[in-house]
This record gives sequence, structure tokens and C-alpha cells, in this order.
Amino acid sequence: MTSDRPFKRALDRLTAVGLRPTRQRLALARLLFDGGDRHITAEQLHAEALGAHMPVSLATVYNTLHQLTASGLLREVVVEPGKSYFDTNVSEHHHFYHEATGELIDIPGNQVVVTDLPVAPPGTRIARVDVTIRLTGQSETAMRPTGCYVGSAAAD
Amino acid sequence: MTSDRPFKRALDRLTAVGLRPTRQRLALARLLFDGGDRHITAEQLHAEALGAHMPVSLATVYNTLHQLTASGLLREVVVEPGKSYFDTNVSEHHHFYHEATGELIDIPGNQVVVTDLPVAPPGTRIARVDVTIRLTGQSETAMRPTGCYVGSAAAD
DNA sequence: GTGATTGCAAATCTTTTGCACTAAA
DNA sequence: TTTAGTGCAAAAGATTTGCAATCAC
Repeated sequence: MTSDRPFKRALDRLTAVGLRPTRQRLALARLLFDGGDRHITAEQLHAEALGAHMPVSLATVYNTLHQLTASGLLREVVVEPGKSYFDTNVSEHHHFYHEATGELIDIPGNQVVVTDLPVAPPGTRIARVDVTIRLTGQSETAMRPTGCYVGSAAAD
Repeated sequence: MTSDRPFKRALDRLTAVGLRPTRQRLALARLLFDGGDRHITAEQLHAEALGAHMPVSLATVYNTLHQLTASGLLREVVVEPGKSYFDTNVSEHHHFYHEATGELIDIPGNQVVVTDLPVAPPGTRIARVDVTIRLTGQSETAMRPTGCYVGSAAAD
């Protein structure tokens, strides 16, 4: 990789989708996209920006997150009423959501297979399939080895 | 079925989970459980109660919905930041979510198959698997006949 | 009667908006 | 310049909370 300096990567992403790379957007894009995939809320990103001496207003954080989402650079994942994460991984994948800790964990797309999807209602098109696996605090019992079947069509 | 009068059904459900069947809870339970499965927001239920001459405060609607959810009589489905539905169908199933209209449509559990679920992280247990199929407004192209594959493990 | 439940209004929290100011092209 | 973008503070929603009044048992 010749030019994946953090700064460049963030800037490239912005220009690639036609967003003017302002100081604020660049700062946020760097926090978001440097150093691998992450899940972050608007509040968290705001706090991070302030902590990194890149003051940005909360409103701008929201604006930017939504612009990036609309541009396909982020994906919004709503886990609870009043709590949504922005996911820098926009490839096909799904999530574990740990309700106790609020933690969101990526599951590579190839580790979850959804089949037999019903036909979309007339006049609509499937935009995305979200699979969220909700986890509760303790694992009193053993965890499932490799497959948990939801639905009945596929035998193990 | 000898006794599935609406009133009885709602009352039974409440007592079955140990919730004192107060006038308000009974009224809300009837609106919720009589007449088949439904998806409803707190605001909608509140409006319905008022319209049905069963005045209940919004706070009580929220309290009751959460109590019913905690008791397993309802399931909460969060579709967007600031918008969640309460689903009277607590059996295994999934949802279409039409982003344009805000409409939520049940998909019977047996119409979606999720396989190859990864193991839950240590110390956790899978509480539920939510599959939400997001629909966008127009269907310019043809809809998928019967299977939309998410992930790569299963061939068609 | 007694503790659970309710209603109201205020408080919280998250997110959006209006508008004057600032900066990128 | 010129227009997009930003910050602030207020507004808007959704949900929760505190507490006195009320109701079910």
C-alpha cells in the first residue's frame, strides 16, 4: 500500500463521495476510519473529537455521520430505542449486540447465512438484511457449538 | 376454545405473568391482544386508548408496554433511532421494515433460515436472533423469487 | 388498610433545526 | 467571491422519573 496514511485515507473517502473535506469532516473521518473498523455513537465520536483537540460541535457530528451514512461510507445500526451506532464496516456483515454492556461486535458476512427470504412485498425492493444476535449477560449453560437454527427449512 | 373472549384473553395474559389486572392494563392488553398480531408504538397505543374511551396516561402506556415486554408478552422491535414498535407476536419470526412508510410486516419464522451462527462470545448467551429486512420504496427491478443469500456458506 | 399502580408534569436524552458566521474552492 | 459547511442554542421527539392521589386485593 503506497498511500494509506491515515490522513490520506480519510480525505480520499470524503472526496470520493463528493463531500468537501473540511477541517471538521476530515477530523471526524480520521477518527472513524483510521485504525480499523469501529462502532461508535454520535456522542462518543463527539467526545473523542474534543479529547483529540479537534473541537467539533455535536450538531456537526450528527450532520457528518448522516452524510457519511447517506454516502455509503458508514452504516447505522440501531440497537435500542435512543441508541444507535455508526459502523465503519460497510461490507456485508452482521452483529452481536451485548445488551448488558451495549457492546456491538461484527460478525463477518460469511458467518451468517440467511436463506429462503420471502419475496419483498409488491412495490418494494430489499435494501438490506440486518441480522442482530442479541446476547444476554451470563452464559449459565454451554454455548452453541456452531449453528443455531432460526426457522425450520434447513436441517443441521 | 371455550373461553377466548377478548376480555378473558387479555386478563389471562396479565394474570399469567403476575401483573395485577388494573383497569388500565386490561384496557391496553385488550387493544394489544384482541384481534390478532399487531405492531404498535407507544404513541399509537396511547392514541388508540384515548379514542376507545379508555383514558390512560402516556407514562402508563410506556410502563405497561415495558412490563409486558419484560414478561414475555410483547417483543420490542427497534427500527430507527427514536422509533420502536411493540410486537404482540412473540413467537419466532422476523420482519420486513418498509423505511418509506414505517410499516413493519411479520415474516413467519420458518420463512427465514439463519445458519452457521458463530459462537457467542465467552460469558454470554444468545438471547434472540433478529432478522430485519429493510425495504426501500420502489421496486424498479424484479423481486427475488425465493432466496436472497446473505453470506457465502450456502450455495443456492 | 396497604402496597401496587396511576397520572401528571417536569426532567432526560437523543437528535434536529434555524440562522448568523466561517471557510473551502 | 460564492456557496457549502459550521457552531450555537433552541426546539423537537421519545422516554423516564418523582411523587401525591388512587385502586386492587
